[in-house]
Amino acid sequence: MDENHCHLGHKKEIMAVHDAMDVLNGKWKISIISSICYYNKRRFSDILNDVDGISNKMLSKELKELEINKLIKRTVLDTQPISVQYQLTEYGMTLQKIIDNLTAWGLEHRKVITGK
Amino acid sequence: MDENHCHLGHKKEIMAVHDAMDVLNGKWKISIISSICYYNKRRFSDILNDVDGISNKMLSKELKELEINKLIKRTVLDTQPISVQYQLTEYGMTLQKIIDNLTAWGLEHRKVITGK
DNA sequence: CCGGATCCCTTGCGATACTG
DNA sequence: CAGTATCGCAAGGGATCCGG
Repeated sequence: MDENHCHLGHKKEIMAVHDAMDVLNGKWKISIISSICYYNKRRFSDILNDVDGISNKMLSKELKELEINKLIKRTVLDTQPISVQYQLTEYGMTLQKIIDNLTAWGLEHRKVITGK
Repeated sequence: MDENHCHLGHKKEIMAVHDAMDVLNGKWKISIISSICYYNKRRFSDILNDVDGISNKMLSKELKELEINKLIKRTVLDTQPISVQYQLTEYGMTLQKIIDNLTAWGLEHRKVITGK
């Protein structure tokens, strides 16, 4: 793209990044998505275990927000007692590349902050 | 990798994602990085303009945190009056792929929420 | 121009306890 | 098991003013 045509600079891109982060805000949201993403299907208590330090209140709240944003799908299983299964929607799966990159970066970053 | 060897499941990866987000937390941090990233070099007032809605207080605060984490470098220019230039460190540049993915996703997401 | 300091309201979110 | 309800502190963050 020709820079001379860029009247607004990169404002559009910067706003796009902000839009993305709006959906992924909250202390735990990305970790939750990762958990569901890595396991494909995941139950409430499983995620509670996957994500270190999260409380059931926060998990419930952020799951609900993710569902509203159509990133995950909630299914009540007819077991005894009931269990609830979460999985990514097709739309949610478009986040996979971001998750992968964040994982890779996070692994490297841990080396940097501990290894030095 | 063989799943049978995965005693801890994907906990390591999920923690890595969380680590990454720890550095990038805050309402504005990723937008700030994007601004600096897209322009290569960027001054305080420029970023203030790029990132819609941010206050100078928040910008100052989050820039400082990013500098502490070695993601950006601060340079005072000897102009009159002084100006301050920010740029990504080499380490900060390793975030570029993530920024690009977030931008792409955000642009698509905006279509989804407005276009439907 | 680049911030720091102050004031003050709002939100996040942890702890705990309780329900179907 | 999968949540909800309530409390309460701490942090987030906007507005405004000030100083180098």
